[in-house]
Amino acid sequence: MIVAASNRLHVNKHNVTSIDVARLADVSQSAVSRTFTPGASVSEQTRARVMEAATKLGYRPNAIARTLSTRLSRMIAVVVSNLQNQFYPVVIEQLSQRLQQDGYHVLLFITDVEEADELLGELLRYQVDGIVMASASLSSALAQQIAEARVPVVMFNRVSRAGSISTVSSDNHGGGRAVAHFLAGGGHQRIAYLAGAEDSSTNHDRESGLADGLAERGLRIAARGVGHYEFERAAHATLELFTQGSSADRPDALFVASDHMAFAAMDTLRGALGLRVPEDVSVIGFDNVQQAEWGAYQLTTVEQDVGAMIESTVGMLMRQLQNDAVTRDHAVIPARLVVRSSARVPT
Amino acid sequence: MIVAASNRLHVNKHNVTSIDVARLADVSQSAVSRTFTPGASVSEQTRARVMEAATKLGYRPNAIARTLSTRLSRMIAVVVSNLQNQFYPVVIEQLSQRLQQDGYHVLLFITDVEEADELLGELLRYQVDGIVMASASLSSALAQQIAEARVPVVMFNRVSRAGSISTVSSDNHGGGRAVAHFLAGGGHQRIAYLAGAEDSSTNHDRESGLADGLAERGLRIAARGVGHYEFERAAHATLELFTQGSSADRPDALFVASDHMAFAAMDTLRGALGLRVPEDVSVIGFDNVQQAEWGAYQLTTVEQDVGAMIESTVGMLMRQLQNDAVTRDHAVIPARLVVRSSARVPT
DNA sequence: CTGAAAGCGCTTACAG
DNA sequence: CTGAAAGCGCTTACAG
Repeated sequence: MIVAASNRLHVNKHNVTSIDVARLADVSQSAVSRTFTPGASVSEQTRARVMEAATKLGYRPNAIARTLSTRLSRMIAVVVSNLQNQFYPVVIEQLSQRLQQDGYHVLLFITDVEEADELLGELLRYQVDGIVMASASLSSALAQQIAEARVPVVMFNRVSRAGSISTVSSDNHGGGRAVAHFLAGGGHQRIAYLAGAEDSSTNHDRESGLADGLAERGLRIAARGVGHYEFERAAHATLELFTQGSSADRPDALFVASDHMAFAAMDTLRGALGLRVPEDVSVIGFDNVQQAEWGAYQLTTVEQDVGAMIESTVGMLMRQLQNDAVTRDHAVIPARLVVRSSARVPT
Repeated sequence: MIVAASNRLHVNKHNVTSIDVARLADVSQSAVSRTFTPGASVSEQTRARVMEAATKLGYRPNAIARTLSTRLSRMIAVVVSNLQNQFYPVVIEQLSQRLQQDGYHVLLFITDVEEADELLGELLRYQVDGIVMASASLSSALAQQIAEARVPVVMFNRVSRAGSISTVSSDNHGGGRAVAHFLAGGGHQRIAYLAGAEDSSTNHDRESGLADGLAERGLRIAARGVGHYEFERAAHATLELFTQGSSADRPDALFVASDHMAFAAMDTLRGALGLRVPEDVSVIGFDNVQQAEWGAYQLTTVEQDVGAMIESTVGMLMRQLQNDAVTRDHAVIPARLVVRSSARVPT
């Protein structure tokens, strides 16, 4: 008894428990628990007494203890890899706020592709109620593990090869196709593509959309570079694309797989290469991040509807949570071209 | 008993516990716990048997249960308000990775100033081991609550008025002063200041640094606008600053309290106002976010050393965690001027 | 080194 | 509506 007391004093982390409240309010501990459980049956009288005691003591229900007994943590793991790309901060911001609205909390994991596997184990130890993967594609081994653990997952802005997991993405193919028609309509002849990560579904779909759209106009992708969705590598790839071959071969338009890379491309075009945008070369990006509207870029780009994507993601998660079942939905959100002045406009 | 079993089947969330492992390995549950507790005493033999059983069953220790008995969650709450400002994504990214290295996890809260109070209660329920506040300044009421809860806090990039809480910030005053000397040295006569949020310590210190530096050169702040650290409001304030009064009164230099706002200012200067930077007006920002290096801006700015700030923050947190005590340190990280081409360079 | 047992702070049938 | 009690899955003195 004495040991316990001194121990308690030592640890001393605001140790007001439901038992303390119960004692002060002169009710059972169950009664305290019930007044803090929405929908539980307590009389107005005891609720009032409990609340009074609780505020007097500064009682704060321990969410960890609740999690242990209910098996519901009300935490969602959000896994992201690339905050350098301006698209993701807004995703995180909006997703967090949306989840907070519903009384969920975000356990954030920053990772690159390699670490994803070990991370997942770590994340499952925390009994998260669900997972949003906005980083790498899951390996099938990982997808398997998650399925066994029976925790709802949705992949954000990527489609899994495994196919066994819910996904939310924009209509990347449609977006690429719209770009093709816009550029073809603008009279461009030599249209180049600056790719993101080769193994990503977004890159694949945007490129095939472009290719398909151009084919419909009797054109094809004239040249191709790879920027891996990174700024520096995009700048480098742009330089290569526009210096190889004779100047007659030079592309007159460049579709870049992300805005983030498009800014690098424009800088390189205008700086190192001394070209004008869009007079000498048209540039089109993908995402429509806030910087696309900045005066110095005025980037024509395909907009991803982040709000709709998040709504869809959270909806899927909540449905799985409620049904206590893991399902496989695939949402494809329409993407539209936002026309600014970095690409020649069809007349 | 039957009820319990069917219940277990129903919930069914990868329910392998240390007891299951113990049974299979034919040891006590304590032995299982010990083999997963670094530093606990287990013989090599039993450890091996436990590990074999554990991998066979896919056992994953429940971190929530551990938290309940140790009172240590290994979760750190990170509170941020403004991810639109490009400075914060990199802070979150680096902070998360640094914390993950040390085996901590990030519980992310996005909030604006108003919600901060209710949020805090929520956050303390989750038994976080520490808090990094990178959003609003804490109200003194809040600071009080946290102190009572005995959870280590550090304010990141802001100094609390209360003074009772650890803080990490750049040398904002020194940065402002360096800007003053640089602009004075460049022969500017009418130096204006575009403020961030009026009640923030960063804004206050940057402005007083500018004022003090100018005073040392026999100058003073010639004009002043307020952008509240927001893009649109900064654009608007810039427009006002440069259209009021006669054109002879027009500022020839503008120090902006953050890069984020500086981009808006440059866009407005060059777009709506048709002025050249730096020929007609020099612009200097604060933060040195990645966009400051973009070709179209080439922003001269005061760099915040994010790496050092984070190292300091995590160090403070860990020290408090180890000493089981809440202390009050104040770290001020040196800030240096990064010279690019948005401001006339002293000769 | 090892096991039995108490305890962390809740929730929730169960019986009244 | 209410209370006593079992249980969630761990950690950790304690005694051997």
